[in-house]
Amino acid sequence: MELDRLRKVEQLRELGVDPFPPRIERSHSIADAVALFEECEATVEGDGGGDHVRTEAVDVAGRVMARRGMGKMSFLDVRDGSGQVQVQARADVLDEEFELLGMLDIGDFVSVSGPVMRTRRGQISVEAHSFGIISKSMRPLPEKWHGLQDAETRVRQRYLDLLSNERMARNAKARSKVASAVRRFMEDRGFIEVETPILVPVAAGGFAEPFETYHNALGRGLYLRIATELYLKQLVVGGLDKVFEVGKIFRNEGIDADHNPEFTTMESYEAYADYNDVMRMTEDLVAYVAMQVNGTTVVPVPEGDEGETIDLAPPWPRVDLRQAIIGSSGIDFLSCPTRDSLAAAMAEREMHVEANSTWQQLLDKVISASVEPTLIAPTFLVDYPLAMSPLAKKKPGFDDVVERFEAFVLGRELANAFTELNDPVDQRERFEEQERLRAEFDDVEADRLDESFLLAVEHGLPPTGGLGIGIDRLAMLVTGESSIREVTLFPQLRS
RNA sequence: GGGCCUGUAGCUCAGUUCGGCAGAGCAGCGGACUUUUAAUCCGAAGGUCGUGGGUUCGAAUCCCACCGGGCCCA
Repeated sequence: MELDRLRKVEQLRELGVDPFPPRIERSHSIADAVALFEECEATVEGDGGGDHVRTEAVDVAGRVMARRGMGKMSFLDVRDGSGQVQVQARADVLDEEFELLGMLDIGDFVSVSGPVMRTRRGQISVEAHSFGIISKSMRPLPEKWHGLQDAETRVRQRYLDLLSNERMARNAKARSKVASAVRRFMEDRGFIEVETPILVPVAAGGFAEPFETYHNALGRGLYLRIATELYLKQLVVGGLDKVFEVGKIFRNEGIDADHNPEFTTMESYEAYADYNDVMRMTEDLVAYVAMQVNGTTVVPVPEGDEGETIDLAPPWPRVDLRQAIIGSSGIDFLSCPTRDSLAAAMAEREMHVEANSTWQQLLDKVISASVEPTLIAPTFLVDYPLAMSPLAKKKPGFDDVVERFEAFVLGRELANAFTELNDPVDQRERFEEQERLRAEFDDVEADRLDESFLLAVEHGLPPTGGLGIGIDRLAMLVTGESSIREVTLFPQLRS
C-alpha cells in the first residue's frame, strides 16, 4: 500500500475522523440528484431565473474519479453506480471540512451534502456544504486518460478494468441481461428452472474430458459435470414436462478466445416436443434476448467491415448438414461410413488427418474446417450422423442420421439440440459404443455410460426435445465481442 | 503440441535496430492559485527493466532456460 495514503489515514484518525465509517447519509443516487436538478431547472426556466437554480440539499456518495484543485476551491468528479457528477468544494462554504481535501486521494469514496446547481461554466455540480471521506483508497487507480490497457491486468484485476473501461462495465451488465432474458423467455413458455448436481459420479452427457475431485467423507472420487443433460432428462421422466437449467459446466480442455474451462449453458427439455419445435424456440429465444439487451435483433460483426451487421430475427435457414459438407468439401459422410474411408476422403482433399482419431472426430474436423467458418448469418445445420450423436433419436427412414441440429452465428456454434433418444435399449448400445471408442482410440472425450440415467429411461422418457445453448456465446453475440474473455468477468488464467 | 509477438515507475508508453549514466506523460509528494473540465504553473522524488543463468571491460538491449500475457496454426 502507499505510504502517503497510510499516513493520511492516520492524520484523519488524529482529527477524530473515521476513514472507514460504517454508515453514511444518502438521499439520492447521483443520477437521481442530477435528474432532480434538471427537473428543477426546467420548471424555473420560464421565470427567467435559470442561472441561479438550486435544488434542495441532497446527500450523495461515490468514488472520486478526478480532482481539479486551485487553492481555495476544488472540483471533484464523483461517480457512483448510477452516474457521475461534479462536486464543487469551496473553502468559504466548507470551513474546517475543507481541510479534509488535503487527505483526499483519487479513488477515495466521499459523501457530499448540498444543493445541486450549475457553475459559471455551466457544469451541473453539487455545491458541497458538508463533505466527508467515507472509505480511503490505499492504492492509485489506473490513469484517467489512457485507462487500463494491459490485457493481463484487465483480467487479473477486473475491478480496475470495470472502473476504467466503460465497455467492460457495459458487457458485464449486458451479460446479466442475457441471463435474465433467457430465464424470462423460458418461464414465459412454462418451463421451470431447476438445479442439478455439479459434483457427479459419472461425467456423461457430452464429449469432454472432465475435471476430477474427491469427496473425503464418501471416500470416493467425483467429477465436475460436463453437461446438465442426463439429470434434466431424468426430471422429464419424473413428470416435470418443461425444465431448464442455467449453470456452469466444466470441461478439461484448452483455453482460447472461444473457450473457458468453466462456462455457462442453458439446457432445456420439453416433453412431447421434437427438434423442429426446439429449432423454432431457439431462434425465437436468441432474437428475444438480443431485443431485450439491445432493443434490436441486429448485432455487429466484430471482425467484419465497418458497420457490418447481421440480423438474428427468425426464421433462420435450415441447412442439411450432409449437403453442406458435400458443398463445401465434396465429402459425403454417408459414402464414407468407416473411419478409414473417411480418412482417405479427407487425405484426397489434402485435409490433415490426425492419427488415431475416431470417425466422429474426423468428421467433426471436416465440419469445423470447411462448413462452420462460412456460417456468418444465423443458420441451423440439421440432421447429424448418428455416430457423433449418442443421445439423439434416429431420423425416420435413416439408420445413420439423427434428428439433431446445431445453430451457428459468426462461424461459431451457439446451440446444440436434438429429439432425445428415449429407447433405453438403443441408448445403452450407443453408450457402449462410446465406451468402446474410449478404449480403442484412447478417446478421453468419448461419452460415458451412465447406469442411473439408463435406469430412468427404462422407466419411460416421453418423446422430448432438448436444447443446449451457450450463455457466454450468446453474450459475445449481443455485445459484439470476439473473445469469451470480454464477457467472462474472471476467466481462467495460469497462476 | 508448433510458430510469431510481448513483459521497463501505480497507470499509458519511449529506449532494444547498432551494448555505453533508467526516460516522458498521467497519478502521487512539496509549493502557488476561488469557476475548473485530461485545470494550469514552479519544484523535488519515484525502478528486482518478468525471473535465473551466460557472453562482455560494460547488458533493459546479445544468447539460453524458465514464469506470465497475446495472436496464429495443430
